[in-house]
Amino acid sequence: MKIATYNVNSVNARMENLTAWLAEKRPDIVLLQEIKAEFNAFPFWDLQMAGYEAKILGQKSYNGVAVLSRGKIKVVREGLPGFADENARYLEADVETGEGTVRVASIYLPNGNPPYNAPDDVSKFEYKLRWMDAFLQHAKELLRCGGPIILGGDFNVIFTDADVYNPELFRTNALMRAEVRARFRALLYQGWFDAFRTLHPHDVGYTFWDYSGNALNADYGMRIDYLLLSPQAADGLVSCAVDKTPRLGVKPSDHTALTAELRLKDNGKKEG
DNA sequence: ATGACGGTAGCATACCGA
Repeated sequence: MKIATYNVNSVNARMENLTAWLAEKRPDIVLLQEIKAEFNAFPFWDLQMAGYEAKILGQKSYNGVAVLSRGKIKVVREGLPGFADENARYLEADVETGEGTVRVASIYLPNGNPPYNAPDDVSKFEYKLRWMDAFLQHAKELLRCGGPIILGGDFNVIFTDADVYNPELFRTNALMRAEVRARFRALLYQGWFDAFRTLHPHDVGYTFWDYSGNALNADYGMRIDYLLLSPQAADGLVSCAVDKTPRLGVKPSDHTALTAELRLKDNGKKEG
């Protein structure tokens, strides 16, 4: 089965881009971020016509996450447990695939940088760290359940200097700060596998290029979108690649899709 | 890259993003 994560930067502004990509690549499961739409404004019908059921945690103007699937979706959790969040950033669900049920979460982690007009305001950075702490706590609980789990989304983390075109420009940026990297590292130490990095230790793997200037042409990008796999999901990992076609397509998002292919083993059945 | 660029709300311009 094929799963992808894609920060669409407004689902309604991206429908032509998104449906063209879905028709071409036909992923089984898609995790969307920054849908920027509440329930009544979400294009459920058009996605149904494209072959996908959708469950969303919507929000007007900002944030908002969704799970799309060709099979049935059962929402497990809206928002992180024990964390009062005014923003729609976390949606967890069980999804039926031809290879059994898989637990997924669509994640839009806070950016954490101060607003341009208040460069000394640390409240957004503190919110990011608190969000990550709550996420780490929940991720640990998820691993205790066992089974194939995929945490995917826009993590707003540049984990290593190799994950950005010029690390010196972002040394103090909230995407790269030591506190953020330490928390992401702690997540991996829990036992999650960074699908792209596991299979491609030395490849670039950017998933975001700024809209402005020649960022895309010059390949001034960053790797901030991830698919994290539980051990049982990682056991079935076949491939993982950045799919640049949405970023090169009509009216693109500033992010592109990250796709992984997994062969999930159904524990109840014999292999063969 | 103390910019430019796109999206949303809502109708001019402010806020947000990475």
